[in-house]
Amino acid sequence: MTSSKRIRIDGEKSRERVLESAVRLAAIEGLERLSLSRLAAAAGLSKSGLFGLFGSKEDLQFAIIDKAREDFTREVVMPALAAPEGAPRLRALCEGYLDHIASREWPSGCFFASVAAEVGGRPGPIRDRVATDHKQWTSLLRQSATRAAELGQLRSEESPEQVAFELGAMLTGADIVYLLHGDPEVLERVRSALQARLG
Amino acid sequence: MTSSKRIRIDGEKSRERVLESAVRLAAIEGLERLSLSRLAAAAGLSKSGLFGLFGSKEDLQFAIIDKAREDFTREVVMPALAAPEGAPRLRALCEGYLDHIASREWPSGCFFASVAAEVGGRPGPIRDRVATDHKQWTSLLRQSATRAAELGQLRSEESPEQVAFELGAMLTGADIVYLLHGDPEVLERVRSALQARLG
DNA sequence: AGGTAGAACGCACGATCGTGCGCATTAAGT
DNA sequence: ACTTAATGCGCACGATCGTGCGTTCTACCT
Repeated sequence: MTSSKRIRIDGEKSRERVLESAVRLAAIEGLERLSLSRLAAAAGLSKSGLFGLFGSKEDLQFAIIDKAREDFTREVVMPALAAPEGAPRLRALCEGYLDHIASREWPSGCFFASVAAEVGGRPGPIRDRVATDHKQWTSLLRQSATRAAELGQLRSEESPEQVAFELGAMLTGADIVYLLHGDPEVLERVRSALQARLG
Repeated sequence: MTSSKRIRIDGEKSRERVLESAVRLAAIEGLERLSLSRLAAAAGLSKSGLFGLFGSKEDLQFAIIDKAREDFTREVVMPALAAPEGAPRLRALCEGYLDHIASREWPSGCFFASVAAEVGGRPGPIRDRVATDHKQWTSLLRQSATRAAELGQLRSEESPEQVAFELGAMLTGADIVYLLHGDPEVLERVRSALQARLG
């Protein structure tokens, strides 16, 4: 029932190549400001070819979000899941996010922070998708914090939910501030906050 | 030397009326996505009339930022400056920001958080202006936290700079999360964070 | 009171936007 | 091998973008 569309490997290759440029471009320009012409030029194919590859701009935007989620999972979440659960994992998640922000491979910060600010005020399917993905990220932080509390690894007197919220909000805020000023002090500030809570 | 342009009060009235719609619209659509036609329609004048009133779109954007700064100063900063310096003022700044976020008058969150995320990745005069305004806000938080520390009002063991950073980043992060999910729990979480630091 | 210039308009321009159509090519299913 | 449909292209469409021009009106200055 999953839409009986025949898929060709060359098309899949092209889609992948487009999405690699698209996630980076969308983090800078925004999901809606990103135009098919510019993206097509960046990916090295024609505008109509790109359009036909995704069907509509909204479908392209969904694909971009999915790809960004893949990247984020690979670069931040998966490495952290290799760490022991509890405090080490929570720390690894935050450190991974900070590295992700500061990485020269991603010169425009966290895709989801940018896009969340962009579409947060405009209800619709795109915002819902972004909200769902963001919820899973905060849920991951909360689970790790809760486990850390169970293991007695939380230095803070606050509840694990509170710790998870503070760290998550701080990471998002730090991403935007770092994007705006490029001051690496904000990364160190978040690390200090981590240290104070996890030792 | 301040550009000897004769100013007429009816024009000033119109500019004010335009900017009132513009700040709200720009917080939703973004500074660049906001189009002259839509803004003109919202403010009740013609597109060319609006254009001539500001000279160019970039000048309009600067005017919007200035107006947003005025609003923020009036609604958040000024009331907090009425509070005694130190911890009460720092608390008032944060509470004022939270009220500002949740206010139904501003259904799309903090203007500067949205715009910072929008233009943070794109160097230029607009980003510089936003960065300058944001620096003053964080500076205000830091000064209040430092004064609170001098008065022995800081419950936290962290440095006042660290407290100011954490609160500022948390406020920005909370704005985006609240915008994305509309969950008032995030406001309470920030208030808990405040309580833990200021008692 | 008269002259100057800003305010506000309608209109039109070039550019760019997302989208649709038709056609050639070619990878994949029978 | 033959058929089918996805790929990828060029082109053109209607819409919308920011901007400029010309004009009328009127608030302001001397």
